[in-house]
Amino acid sequence: MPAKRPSPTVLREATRQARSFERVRQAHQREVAEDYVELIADLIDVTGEARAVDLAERLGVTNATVNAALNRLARDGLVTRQRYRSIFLTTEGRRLAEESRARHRIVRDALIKLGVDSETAEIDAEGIEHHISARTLAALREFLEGAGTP
Amino acid sequence: MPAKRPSPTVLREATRQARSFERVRQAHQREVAEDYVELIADLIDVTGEARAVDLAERLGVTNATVNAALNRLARDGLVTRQRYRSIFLTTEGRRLAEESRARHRIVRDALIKLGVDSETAEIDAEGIEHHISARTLAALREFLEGAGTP
DNA sequence: TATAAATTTTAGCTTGCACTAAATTTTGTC
DNA sequence: GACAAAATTTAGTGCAAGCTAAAATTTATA
Ligand SMILES: [Mn+2]
Ligand SMILES: [Mn+2]
Ligand SMILES: [Mn+2]
Ligand SMILES: [Mn+2]
Repeated sequence: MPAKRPSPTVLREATRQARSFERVRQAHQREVAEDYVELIADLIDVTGEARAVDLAERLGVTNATVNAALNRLARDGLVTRQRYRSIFLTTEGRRLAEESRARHRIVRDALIKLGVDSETAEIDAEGIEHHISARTLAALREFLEGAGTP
Repeated sequence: MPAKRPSPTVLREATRQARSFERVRQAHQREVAEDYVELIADLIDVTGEARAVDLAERLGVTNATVNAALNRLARDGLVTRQRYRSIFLTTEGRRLAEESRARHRIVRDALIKLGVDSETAEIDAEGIEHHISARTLAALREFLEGAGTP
């Protein structure tokens, strides 16, 4: 097969594409942290405390998996823990939780406004939310501010 | 702290939420495969063949990473390979590539129609595309069919 | 207050996906 | 055709995130 030398245009397109994939990989690195702190904040608001067993149930994973994840979150300064006690968010953790929660709602509501049933919107939003840039978030906000469905 | 017994309503909400997270984890398992077959199909269309070195450049990872990923894709029946030769898609791989490509375009175009600049739309679509259910895809399609921006 | 149940933690295992460095093979050029 | 360059593959490493099974600790109950 002929190994044609790529034109400058194709080269630039390749690095542009590479940047997109790098962004996606970075989003994946933040993803677990965002879901955990959002869940922890919700549990604290609703039940008064966040226990590992409740996180495990809502995430659909085992206690051991949650424990390991919480160790990483503590290492990264998002939660504080005392052995055998429930979990607390640091200031930075609470900040990330608020931000994630707001974005989650906007994505879900935008999907609903686009005609997706709320059950499906909730499911899809759980994955989509981590890949929404500031610009896209702003666009969704504006879309939601526009006239509702008649 | 009081360990209040959760009400049935909270219990059902917990399993509903767990299902969302399970869906996201499943999407992540398909994600690499979808990106690779889509890229391979594009390279075959544009340059006539798909070489590992081109995949690596466009993905922003090393040759070794691409090689390992291709081994998994071959194991899963999405590509065929001969040692030191370029990569081919199986029928199933081509099917997945077409599907991924179509979904990618719809997500990107929907973002653009929502007012996102095309550069940002392309970046965000690369992550969002893997978390779009059939129902949401249908909603985006309808949204795109509606009247364009005046 | 003993004992049982629930919860948290630890230990050990697996897979995916990223890396570097080096070996192997193919491709291009003189 | 020899040699250099490019591409592919292998080997070895590390971390994230899932699992099961068992140990440690706390909480609830008889
Ligand atoms: Mn999420
Ligand atoms: Mn969320
Ligand atoms: Mn993608
Ligand atoms: Mn894509």
